[in-house]
Amino acid sequence: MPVNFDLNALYALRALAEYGNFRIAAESICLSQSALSRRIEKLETALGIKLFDRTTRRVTLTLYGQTFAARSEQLLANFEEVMADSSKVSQDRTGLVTVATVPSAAYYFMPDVIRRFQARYPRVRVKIIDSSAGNVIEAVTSGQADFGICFSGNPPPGTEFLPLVEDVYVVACRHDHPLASRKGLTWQEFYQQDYVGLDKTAGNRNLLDSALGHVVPARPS
DNA sequence: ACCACCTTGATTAGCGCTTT
DNA sequence: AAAGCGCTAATCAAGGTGGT
Repeated sequence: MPVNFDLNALYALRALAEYGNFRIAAESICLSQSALSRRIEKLETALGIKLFDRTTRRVTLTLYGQTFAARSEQLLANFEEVMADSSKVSQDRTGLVTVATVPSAAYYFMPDVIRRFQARYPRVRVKIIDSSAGNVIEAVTSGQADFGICFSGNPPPGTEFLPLVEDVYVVACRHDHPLASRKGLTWQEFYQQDYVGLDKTAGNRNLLDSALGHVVPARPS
């Protein structure tokens, strides 16, 4: 059976029953006296019963009003208990966060990130999936991971890339190598050298091929 | 007569829904 | 997205009633 009143009406009822005076009761729930009068009137109309006997001197609960006030008091108490529990749950977050990440990020960034996260949310567990860039994206799209950390690239449909950090590439060589004394290097110069690359499934390899693709054809695997 | 209190009419503001 | 519309609830101001 639908009822055309809300919790505000019950709070109004509670206040008026407690104070027995429209002006004081209205003040206690931050309403004008006339607004409270209308609110009580609306509640009585919705219920189809008279809750209060009014004179210009006194406001008292009717017999029906006493019964209804007692029941609505139970309802409000239950509601307030539920709200208090909800508030407690929201402050006491628990659960599991799964992060798929490439090995370099897992090694360099994640330990500190996890340490700070655990300090803030001690009841939340963090699961790390340490894998190649391709597998990171696969873990995210399949729902295995909540989010992933990998190299930027062409995001597959249904995923979104947000930049976290910018990193630089460096060339690692022996002291006696001709490039050892150089401060910088172009992709063209780099391509003239023999170098050890990574497997094709590695995200770094894709980035490298993409960069070199702008100056020269990609090397065969 | 005066005061305190509740009710009522007029007006305004906020919100949600529908239409353009 | 913006405009129009209806509903709801608020305030203000005035009126009615009863006690002192």
